[in-house]
Amino acid sequence: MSRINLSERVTIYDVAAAAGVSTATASKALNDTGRMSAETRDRIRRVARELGFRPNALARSLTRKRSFTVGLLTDDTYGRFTLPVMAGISEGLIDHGVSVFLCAVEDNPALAKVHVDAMLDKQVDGIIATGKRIDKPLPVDLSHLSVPVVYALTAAPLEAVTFVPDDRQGAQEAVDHLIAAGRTKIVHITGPGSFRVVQERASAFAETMQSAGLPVSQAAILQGTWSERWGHEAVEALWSGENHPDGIFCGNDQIARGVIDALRERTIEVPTDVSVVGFDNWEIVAEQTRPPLTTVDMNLKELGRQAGQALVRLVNGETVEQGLWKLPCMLVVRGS
Amino acid sequence: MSRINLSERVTIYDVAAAAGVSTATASKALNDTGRMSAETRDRIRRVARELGFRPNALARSLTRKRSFTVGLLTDDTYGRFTLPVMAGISEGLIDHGVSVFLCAVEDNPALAKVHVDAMLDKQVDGIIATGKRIDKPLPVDLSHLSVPVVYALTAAPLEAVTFVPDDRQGAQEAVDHLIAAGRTKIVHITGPGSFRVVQERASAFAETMQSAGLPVSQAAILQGTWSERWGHEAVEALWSGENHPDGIFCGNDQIARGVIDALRERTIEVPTDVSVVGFDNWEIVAEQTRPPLTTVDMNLKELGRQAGQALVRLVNGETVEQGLWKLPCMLVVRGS
DNA sequence: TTGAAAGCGCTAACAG
DNA sequence: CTGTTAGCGCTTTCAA
Repeated sequence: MSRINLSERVTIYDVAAAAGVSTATASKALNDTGRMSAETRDRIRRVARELGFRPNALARSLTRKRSFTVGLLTDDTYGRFTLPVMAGISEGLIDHGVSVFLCAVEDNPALAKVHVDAMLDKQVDGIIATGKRIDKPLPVDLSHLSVPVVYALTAAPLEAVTFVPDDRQGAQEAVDHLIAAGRTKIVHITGPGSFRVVQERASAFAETMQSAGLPVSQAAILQGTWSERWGHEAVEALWSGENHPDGIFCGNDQIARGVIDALRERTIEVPTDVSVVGFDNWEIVAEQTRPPLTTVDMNLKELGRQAGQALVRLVNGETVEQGLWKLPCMLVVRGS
Repeated sequence: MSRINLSERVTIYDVAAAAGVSTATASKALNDTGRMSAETRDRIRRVARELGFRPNALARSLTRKRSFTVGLLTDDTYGRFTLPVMAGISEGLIDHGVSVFLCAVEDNPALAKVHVDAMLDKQVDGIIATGKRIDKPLPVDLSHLSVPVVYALTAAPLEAVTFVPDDRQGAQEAVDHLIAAGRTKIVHITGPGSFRVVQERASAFAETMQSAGLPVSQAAILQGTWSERWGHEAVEALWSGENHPDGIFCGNDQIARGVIDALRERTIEVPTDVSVVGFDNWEIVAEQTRPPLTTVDMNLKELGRQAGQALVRLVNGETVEQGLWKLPCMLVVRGS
């Protein structure tokens, strides 16, 4: 059967006709399925290449019932955490030929629902939920969808597959670094206690100190806000008393920035008198402190990549162990 | 004709059968096309709703030759500019029912090509290119594609449709603000001259000064790097000579941060002795300076939204005026 | 006002 | 080894 193709786009019919075979054969040749003589296969492929044939993914998805497309939901439009995660997801998935629908939902449940419905209508093979806090869920329930869901850097149901940075391990590396530098009077200046990461990092701090046989007094953990200002205030408080610390582990880089500035204002030398370690490796902050900040990197891009790959496995029907996957952080040593 | 649907998904056949009409009628009823009795239309719609019918967008796209999907290409995986632009695009397009494919391409031409091909295979209706610098193109040529392309915050061919912030206007607002505050000895501390935004902001600075009848000496424009350090250095240089400025317009917020810190270290009061204005409204910087920074916001989200809407218009066959669309910036007045 | 039928471009049984 | 055929789920003439 012949059929006339008026559109500029070359279809598998064109290839089949030009190669003198049926579309079925052409399809098999191009997908490396079925069996046929190597000669035929090669010829069809050559013809396809010459014609510049590109299969219409829509048509293919329709029959295969697989769109090679996933949805990415995020509630974070300004934060610095999401972009690396998204980039990692995108990078990790393109290798599998899967594309990513980006959906920014803010904290708007209605908008989130619209996006999820749109994704489902477009037959995404799965969904990745990502956000800015590991203890706050997205404003939409994804737990009873017809497609698999993977969570990254956002709160998730217990039985879900979730990827987060290993805050404990990161904090431990930071403290170990301080200890290895000969520091013994170490304090932890961190953010609001309502954040789970604050609790995790703080308890890892305490445990690491204890297992190194170092004292950790009640006053060694100072909770405040995620701000430079709080770094300043904390230093002021610490140095207004006796017994100044010689090592400070900060809950994030902004606090560390405030701490370092405050120390300099007091002409306390970093790292000679006091060593400082941050958390996040937010380069814009960490590289601008004087001296540059030693800090913990959460490997967010890698986290995104793994989330993407886990989703692909789920979509392929492979099993992925449920629960919280804690991915290792990495200490980045600079001058502080 | 009847047909059995074993999949969980309800199709238009199910709706048609349940409503006792043909699929053609069902389709028309649901898409508000064709003519039929209001009663029939309502009944079909009600049945569809009861059954939870959601049309398969893939199948629809195949016949309509329109996927309601666009590709978003970016070379910026860490910067702060891209995320708001992307969020704006996503937000502006979901209203039209169009979804966005996110593609992070770094500076990798091969990767970029892979992504563009994948998007085309998936029959995107159009492509938006975005990046971190208005004077650097993405590592892939998009000028001869079969679908329309819109550029936002990245370098583009002359005849393209491109959206960028109006740097001149933004700079002018900043300088006008300084002048309105009674400042007369104003300098501009900015980034590397190789950036087009540096040139634009600098020339707008000079022009605004001149039209206000204020002197702008050769030494009034100081180019350096986009860093706090440079802000410090510039202040040092300025205050090592005579004739200190009473107003400083900085090329970005980081420089402004350095400037403000340096001024405080010299016990020069901001804004009493010197007013400072930044550029970018990067909240994490602008809200942390002491006092908080008055700065120029580029309205990036709105820029993204407009880019998305322009693309939709192009896809719909409407015309969009070619060339550079400069979108207004907005001065955010804080304490500096 | 409604429906039958022909596709959109591709894949996958099943025959030959 | 290759081709015929029947869909995937939806839209859209065209005829009734």
